[in-house]
Amino acid sequence: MVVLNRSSNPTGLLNLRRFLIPLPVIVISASTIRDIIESSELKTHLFQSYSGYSLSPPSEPPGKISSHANLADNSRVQLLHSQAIKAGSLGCLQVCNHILNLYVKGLNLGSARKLFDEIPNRDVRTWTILIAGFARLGPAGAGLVLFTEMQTEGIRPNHFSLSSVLKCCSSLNNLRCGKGVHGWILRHGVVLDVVLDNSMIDIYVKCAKVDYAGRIFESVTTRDTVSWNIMIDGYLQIGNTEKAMELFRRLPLKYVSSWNTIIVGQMRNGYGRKALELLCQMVEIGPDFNKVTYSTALALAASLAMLEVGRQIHGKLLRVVLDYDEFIMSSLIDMYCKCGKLDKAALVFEKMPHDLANMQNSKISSDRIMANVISWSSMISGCIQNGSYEEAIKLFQMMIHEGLDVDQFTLTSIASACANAGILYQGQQIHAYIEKTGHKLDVFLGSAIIDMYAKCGNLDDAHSIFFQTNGHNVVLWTSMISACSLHGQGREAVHLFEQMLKEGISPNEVSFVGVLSGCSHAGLVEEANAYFRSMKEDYGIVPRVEHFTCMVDLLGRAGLLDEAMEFIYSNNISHMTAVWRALLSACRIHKNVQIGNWASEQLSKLEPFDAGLYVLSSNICSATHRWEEAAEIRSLMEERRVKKKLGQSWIQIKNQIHTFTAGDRSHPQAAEIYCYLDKLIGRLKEIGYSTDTKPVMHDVEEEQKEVLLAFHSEKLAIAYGIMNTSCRATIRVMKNLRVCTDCHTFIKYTSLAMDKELVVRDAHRYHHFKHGQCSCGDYW
DNA sequence: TTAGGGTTAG
Repeated sequence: MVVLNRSSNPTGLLNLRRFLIPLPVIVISASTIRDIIESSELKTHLFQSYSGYSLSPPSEPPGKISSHANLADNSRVQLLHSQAIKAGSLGCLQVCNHILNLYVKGLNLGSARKLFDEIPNRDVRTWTILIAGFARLGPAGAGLVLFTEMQTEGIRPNHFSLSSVLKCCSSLNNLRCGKGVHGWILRHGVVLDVVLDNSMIDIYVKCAKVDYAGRIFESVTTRDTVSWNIMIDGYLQIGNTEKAMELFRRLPLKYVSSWNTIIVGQMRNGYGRKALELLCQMVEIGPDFNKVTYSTALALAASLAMLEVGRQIHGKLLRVVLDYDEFIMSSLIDMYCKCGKLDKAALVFEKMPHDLANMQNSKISSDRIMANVISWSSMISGCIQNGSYEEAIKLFQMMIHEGLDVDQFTLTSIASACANAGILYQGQQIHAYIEKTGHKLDVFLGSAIIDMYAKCGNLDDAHSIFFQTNGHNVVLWTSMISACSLHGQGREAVHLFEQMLKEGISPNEVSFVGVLSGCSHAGLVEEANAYFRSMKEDYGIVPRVEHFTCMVDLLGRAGLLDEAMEFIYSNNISHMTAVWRALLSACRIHKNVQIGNWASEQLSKLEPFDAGLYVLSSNICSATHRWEEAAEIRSLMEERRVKKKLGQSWIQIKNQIHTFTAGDRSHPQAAEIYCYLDKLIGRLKEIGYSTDTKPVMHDVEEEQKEVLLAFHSEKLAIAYGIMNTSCRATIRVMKNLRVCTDCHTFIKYTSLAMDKELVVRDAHRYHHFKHGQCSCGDYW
């Protein structure tokens, strides 16, 4: 028999493990196992779970106690379990309950359930431990089933099982079951305590019966800060700020959690300024900040993009030595990312421990590991917000390499990165990962994947995700509507918009951008006018520059250039550069020099250093052979040091991205590409293709212009694509600028000559080339 | 009881 000396076990679990491993053959009795539990840190976890009942609750809890045990405990618990089996100690219900509780605390509900089923003489504690586990970790429905089974077995629930089952009802928003439990409590004359009262208030708040919850709240004899906070938050959730503030003011100013509740609630409801005012009041008259306050304050600074406030909070954290805390660090990272300071965020991120194996070995709690995951997620979305898509994808790959769990949040961000970078292969990998790991397609993830497929050129896949996603909200519908518009499927976009209205979902401002741009692509002028009116009159949405630009684009595309001018002036939007740019673009296509000049004049007043303006204007000059004017524009550009954005195209072949710029010879296969392109152009000329020299800004010899045009980046990418894929494969090319008219014609002829489908995403939209035609109808 | 990461346009 081995007796553990408490004084020789200062490090608890470590000694326990050392103690247990070398002694597999020694028979340990149930009382020894109890000793082990009593003398180890495991007892602390056990004690914490019942602290609500074994101790009277303090009026203000000292702070959040980690709700989960160490992940590293799981192996120890399993070891303890197998030792208990060998020792024949599982006949002792107390031992079984202890081990069961440890499994639940270690988040191992599978093993807990298995052990539970093997316990023959379960008492109320056995049932309660598992119900509480399901209440906290889910699935909450299983907690409800267990509660019913417990009663069928004739076991009377105690306070803990009642509050746990109420928590299950609350997380399921199941008012009917909640009322049932409430009724049972009343019928059986259970003497209520503050925890049970709070559980009942909570279920009614969660099920939107806030006034009824308020009546219970006012009638109970004892309230703690939890009771007040549940009610304050309840009123905030239904938008009753006055009532929430009234309750808050009835409280003494010393309760930090109540300050946190009211500040968080105001922020969540979009009252950032009020939240900031309260935070300032808290500094002056309230209690000291706790971790939640700091975290909230950072989130507030982030949402208001107040970098200076964020910096000051960071300074304060350094002084109170809280800057090392993972929760706080993840908030700091997010604040810096949202304020556009990716480098500062990266500095904080690098200070965090990121090695999962080390984290587990050093007994970091699962909450802290979660904080670590959040910081990765923040860093990834920060990269995306700042346009560093490839960096975001690299971080994601590192995250998987580190063995960290990737959740819905991170997947959503990374899908968005793939969408914006146009990396179909990586996006498909994400989709496969979601299917493999069984993640649900919620509206966030669904919308991001729809957008990814749409922006990577696969409209059909976007459609199928739309149908697979659970729950259709306005963003999901809008993603699909915008996807159709992006691909020139205007009528389908309008159809979806109408379907959304029939489903009773109100469009938002983005939905209108989607449907208006769809109308533009399909030439639906009347419909667009009606939607534009409806947006203002029926939905009270004030049109923004995006909506105005869609309308000018629509009128311009339809050739109604005078009407477009009239629209700009009658809506008082002549100060918006985007609308003039849309009009200028229309003038180029319809070769209207007069209005084009007017538009470029207005645009140059507003944005004298915009390269796009000079390019568009000079293209109009080139189109009408006014070379001198084109030259003037060129010298003006040089004089004003306006730089044209470098055109870049890229194509993915066998998981590799190949990027090309105009006239680029840096690719290892450059010689073959140019040779192939020469031959291809020769072949296209045989079937009627002639180089369109208008888009070139320079007044040079025709032959030389041809050479310049031949080497545009999209042509190089397409030639490379055809050379390196099978004859049936669709070629997908991305470009950072709009496709020029010559390249557009070139691709149309290529699709005809090669009998190939080519999909090109330019800065504005998608072009699907097939049988010599383009889905944009030659307007882009 | 309160915190912290996510989607659609431009």
